[in-house]
Amino acid sequence: MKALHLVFMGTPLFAVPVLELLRTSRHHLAAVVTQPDRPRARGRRICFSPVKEWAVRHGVEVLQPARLLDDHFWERLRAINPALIVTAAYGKLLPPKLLQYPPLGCINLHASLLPAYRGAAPIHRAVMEGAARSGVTVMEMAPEMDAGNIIMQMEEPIALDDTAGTLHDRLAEAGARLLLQAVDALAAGTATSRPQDPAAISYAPPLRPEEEIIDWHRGAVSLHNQVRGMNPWPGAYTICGGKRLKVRRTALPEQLPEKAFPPAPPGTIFCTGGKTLYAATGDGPLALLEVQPDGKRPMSGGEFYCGRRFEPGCRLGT
RNA sequence: CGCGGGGUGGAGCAGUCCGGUAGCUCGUCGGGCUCAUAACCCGGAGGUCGCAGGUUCAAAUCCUGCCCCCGCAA
Repeated sequence: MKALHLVFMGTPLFAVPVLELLRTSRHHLAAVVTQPDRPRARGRRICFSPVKEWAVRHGVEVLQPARLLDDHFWERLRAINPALIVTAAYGKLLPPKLLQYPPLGCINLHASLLPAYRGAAPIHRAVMEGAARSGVTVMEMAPEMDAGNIIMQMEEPIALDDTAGTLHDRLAEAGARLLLQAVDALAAGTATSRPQDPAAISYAPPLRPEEEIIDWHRGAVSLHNQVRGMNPWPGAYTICGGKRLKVRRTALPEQLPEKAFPPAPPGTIFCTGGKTLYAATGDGPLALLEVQPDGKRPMSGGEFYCGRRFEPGCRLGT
């Protein structure tokens, strides 16, 4: 197997394990392409993307074209002359000119079992919908988003207490390994691919801000999925005392004594023994394990309850 | 200079506007009650009120500077 001269394109943390594996592989990582630095975070400071942070730390050349048809970018790309372009969550569609440029093409790592969950938020959507499994896919890139032929896939089960964050971390690691296998196969000339099944296509569009709001009329399972699907980012929230209250972690209570939880309107809160906070939903109580009031650090439901003088029957979401 | 909230016994909060006895819920320790409990009753310990300076007879509270934490937005 020969060593490939390659360029990597990516932006968020999800892409970093891939870089780490490529760096220690037989292949040569000539440069990384990532989104331009932008003002971010509190204070509007200019921040590097996680991929750029990694590249700077390891002395790898960084390209940050504002447009992928940019002349300076292409000048650099021709000089590097990569055999293959590898992408993972770059954040933009690649123009056909770029897709066709490398001799071995462009391949992409996607955090779902394509053709399911095409799009920007496959991890969040899978957890939010209560999926029992997801996975990672390496595919040939096509002009349409996440539509290319599948080279390799690996399934990953989703546990009932998984969050978008825990699943993200596992998929990033599994994806990195799978991607390296695919790169090796391409280098050896043994890679094969198959088209996606059009009948099985589903989409995972970016999360909309209104999806963060908790509607207590929904069922406990559905709300639990919403909360963990949005943990740690962007976070699901309700309104308490006119302010935002993030609900960071919940649990589906099992075998609750009847007497402690009489039927109550959705959003009504209970606290047992000053320890465990529950909220009534459309179909039963949901334990609020961790919450975060506006301007405060995350705390347990019990701690939150201690500091407030709640009237009996007080309801969230109003 | 993007907007905003906050730092008070171990935890979460009130008190700050209007300066004058350190308050509440929980935990903890000791005792009691109950068939029992995520229940209840009684009692105790535990606080340089983020740091430094200033004003004052007197500062958690007013003034100045600094440190730290967090939400929105990106």
